[in-house]
Amino acid sequence: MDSKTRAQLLDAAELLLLEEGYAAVTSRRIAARAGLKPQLVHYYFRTMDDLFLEVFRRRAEVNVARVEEGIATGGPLQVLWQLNADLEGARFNIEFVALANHRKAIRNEIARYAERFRAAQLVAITAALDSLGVTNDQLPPIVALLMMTGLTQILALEDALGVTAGHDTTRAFVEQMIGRLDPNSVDT
Amino acid sequence: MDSKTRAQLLDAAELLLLEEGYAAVTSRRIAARAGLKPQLVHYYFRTMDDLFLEVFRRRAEVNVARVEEGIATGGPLQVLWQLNADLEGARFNIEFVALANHRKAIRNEIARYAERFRAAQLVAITAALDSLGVTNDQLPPIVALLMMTGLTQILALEDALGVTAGHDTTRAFVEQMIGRLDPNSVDT
DNA sequence: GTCTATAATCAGATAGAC
DNA sequence: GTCTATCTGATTATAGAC
Repeated sequence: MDSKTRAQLLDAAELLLLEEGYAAVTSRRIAARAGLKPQLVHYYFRTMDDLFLEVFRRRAEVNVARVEEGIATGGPLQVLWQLNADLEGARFNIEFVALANHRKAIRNEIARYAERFRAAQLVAITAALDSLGVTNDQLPPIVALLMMTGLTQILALEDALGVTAGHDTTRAFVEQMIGRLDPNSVDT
Repeated sequence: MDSKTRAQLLDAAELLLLEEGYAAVTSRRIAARAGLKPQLVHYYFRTMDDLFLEVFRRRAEVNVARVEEGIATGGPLQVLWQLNADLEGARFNIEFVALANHRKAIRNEIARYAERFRAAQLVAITAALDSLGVTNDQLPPIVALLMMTGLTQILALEDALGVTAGHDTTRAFVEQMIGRLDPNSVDT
């Protein structure tokens, strides 16, 4: 069965990761947060890497599904923007990329996911730009996608630092632009 | 005097940071890399935070100076792009932001630097867009700057993961665009 | 199947030797 | 001023109790 204890540990790990960064995610602190004994971490997850991977996969699945559903739901550009503009999600990504930088097993998993996520988003943005009459010469879909993703990453990164000058202006600008381009989009 | 040993430790720390991420930067590993004893780290730097800050400052000073010099030197857009497009520099930033996420003293220092760096870049890009006749309504300078920075960060981030699909296309696109806009720029 | 006691390792930091 | 021996505590992981 899917143990309740196991889920508690995963939840605690995810919270710690977002609040204090991956280096704070130790078996002791996870357990303390969940009100459990540290050794339980190693009962439910063989190594800390296994735990990190499970935390990552839970989110990754949700994100890929959201993009794939989102394509049909609303204005595709807006859906992609809002998905990327999720600050929590972006911080989550940053932590895992930093973590991946020195853990091989995790790097491979994240790279595979990043490619899957990228492909799903690319389909959506390619269709959107195409239907708007934007040619590949004017703005290749991959460039638009990387710009959007990059923009949201930097906003999240700076936000975490407490540096937010120009952020509102930037969000407003992008949302206004998307509003003009996406026919069936609505203000939030 | 500026001890040679001290400089060796800083160099080793910076290398470790870039190659294996900030979590690999421990007193033991720094010393091993420099061929010195771990305790020397604590002789030359009171705490590990002090060491991290010193590593950070060395680079930060260079970067700010480069922007300020760069404004006058060549096409401002191109100068800013090349500075941001430096993969090593971007990875350096990512590591420090992740580190800052759970070390207060470091966060403050990085935030102050980020603001200083941002201001210097903003002066340059504002002048550039202005001289090109781009109005604030068409593209606010801060948006252009965040887009450029975000783009380079995501390129560096993905590159570290081994995910590079679309990167060449994107770099070529941006450089071509800058080439058209910046009158006195040259191909690399 | 669930959890605990304990080992083995490694971290940052300090007090003190040269 | 330069470096080392050593302390204290934290971390991952395993072997074994219930």
